[in-house]
Amino acid sequence: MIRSQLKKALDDCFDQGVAEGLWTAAAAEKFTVELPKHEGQGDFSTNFALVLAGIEKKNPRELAQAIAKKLTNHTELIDDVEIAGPGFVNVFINPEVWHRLIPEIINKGAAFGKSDIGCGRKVMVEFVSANPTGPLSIGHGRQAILGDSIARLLEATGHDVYREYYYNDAGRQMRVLGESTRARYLELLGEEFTFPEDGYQGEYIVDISRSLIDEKGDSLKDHADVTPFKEQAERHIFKDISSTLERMGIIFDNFYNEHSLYEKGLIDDVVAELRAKGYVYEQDDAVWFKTTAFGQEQDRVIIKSSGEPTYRLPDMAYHREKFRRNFDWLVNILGSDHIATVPDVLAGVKALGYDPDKVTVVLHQFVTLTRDGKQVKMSTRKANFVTVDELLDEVGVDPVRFFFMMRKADSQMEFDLELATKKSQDNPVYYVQYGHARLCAILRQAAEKGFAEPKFDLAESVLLKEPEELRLLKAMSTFPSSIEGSALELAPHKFIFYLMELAGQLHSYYNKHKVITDDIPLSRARLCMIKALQVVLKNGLEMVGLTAPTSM
RNA sequence: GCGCCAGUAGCUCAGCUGGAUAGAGCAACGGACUUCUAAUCCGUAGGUCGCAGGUUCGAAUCCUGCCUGGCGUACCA
Repeated sequence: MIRSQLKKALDDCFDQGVAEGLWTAAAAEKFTVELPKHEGQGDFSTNFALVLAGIEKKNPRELAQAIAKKLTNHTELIDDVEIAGPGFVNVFINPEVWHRLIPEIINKGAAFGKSDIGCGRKVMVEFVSANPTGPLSIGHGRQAILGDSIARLLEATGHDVYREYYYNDAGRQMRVLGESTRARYLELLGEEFTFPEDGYQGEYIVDISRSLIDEKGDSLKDHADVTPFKEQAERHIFKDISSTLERMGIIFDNFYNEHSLYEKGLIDDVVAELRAKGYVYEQDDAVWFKTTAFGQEQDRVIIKSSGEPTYRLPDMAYHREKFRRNFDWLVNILGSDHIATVPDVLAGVKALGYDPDKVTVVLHQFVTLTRDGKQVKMSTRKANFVTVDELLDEVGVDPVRFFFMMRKADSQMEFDLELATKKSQDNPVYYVQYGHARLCAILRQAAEKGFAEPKFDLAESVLLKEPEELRLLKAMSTFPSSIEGSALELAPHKFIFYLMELAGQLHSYYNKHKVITDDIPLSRARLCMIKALQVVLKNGLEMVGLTAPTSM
């Protein structure tokens, strides 16, 4: 927010320069205000002169002189301006500007950091969407946390967020699941059985079969239809998945069953509509969708010669329903193995008359699991995977959330089981949480020593002049824009890095300066800042679904 | 073959809509608890930013080519 004040001041100076004929308006909106990387380069820096020099063919240092002179007039905001390097203009902010942040943060409390830039836009975040064939694996865990934290960041920035889980309980996979369950059922009863060749081998199937025996005895042993086995498995697995999600603090607004699209005739509708628009044709007994009309290399089958639709068709119908349900923005979180579906669905959306630009796909790469330094191959079928539940048991909810959030979605990540389990103390989540706990300890201590509730006093706050203090205040000032940036880019890891940076500055400060001392006015001023910082850390942690412990 | 993602310190990763001297954590080494919580801090060491060209005042970042890994490239989902 201070940055945008500065940008405004800079724009004013730019306009003045245009009016005075120092330069033309050609460079408007091309220059930026940045945070310098190194100490001593000001609180902010602008490339104004460098950008202008390129366009106006003038000497950058001279342009920098001119703009610097104008900027120094803004004394309420700016303390000092200097020119450096090839023509950077470094701006030193009036410390009072930082000090005034403190009451603002304290007064806003839990609302500090929230914004309404989303303008109440209705956004659906679709994620997890795992079919109920087994417990959630680590890969699903990544997606669950990624989707949920994106949803939370969007909520914090004024979006009207709806979390949806899309699943398919029909199809081949589920049939195999039912057959696997039946095989185990017969095995448990001591009957003859044949396990499906590509069946699900996890131990959970045995548990499900056992529950079926508890409920129905051996009455199903001659049952030809696989349905009761499939339904029992689905019920159990969904119960499992739901409780895993709940443990992680993830609550969906809706579970959308693919099958309902068939029941409502929406699949046929889509085919009819595409056919009417001339995007569909028959060949080799199959029905094809002309994806080449939307820039793709080849057309795609939407109904197989067997009469069964391919995954593309219900996906298109589902997305049409999303649009019909009046969402303004559709965010889909997908694993990279689903990348091929994206262009097809977007082509379908376009063909059906909706705007594909309203769909944003966040692809995340795989999680590779290592144990004893060796990679573990994961497969639901083979059941040699680690489930999210197991992970939660070992390391706890906060570290699991944090760990998945701190990696950007589109790079493969390595999940070192040894590190996550044995050395959970080293998990950076504690670094941030410990910071919050420390702040709470200071505030408790202050109360015990008779300090009143921190109350801001501008006259006292000028005592906050240590570089570490100004740096902390500066970091706090970027909290709202960090959330906004992270939310709009759908990149939770950026916000996590902000939190770690902020916590790091706090820990340094803590070790160097004592808050509560015999100097009462200074202590009061510092306590105000500590209170503000505690608000920021608490808001930050809770905004992405982490707890903010008051002691550790 | 084609498409997408990635290749940055010993390891795990940030930085990538061009900016000044490329960062953090872990591991290594050396320090700091009579002190508001040492789950912390301070310091040292560690780099041809995969390779080669190009674009320009300026490239880890943009463009081209190549190399390596992952995922796709189904009438599987």
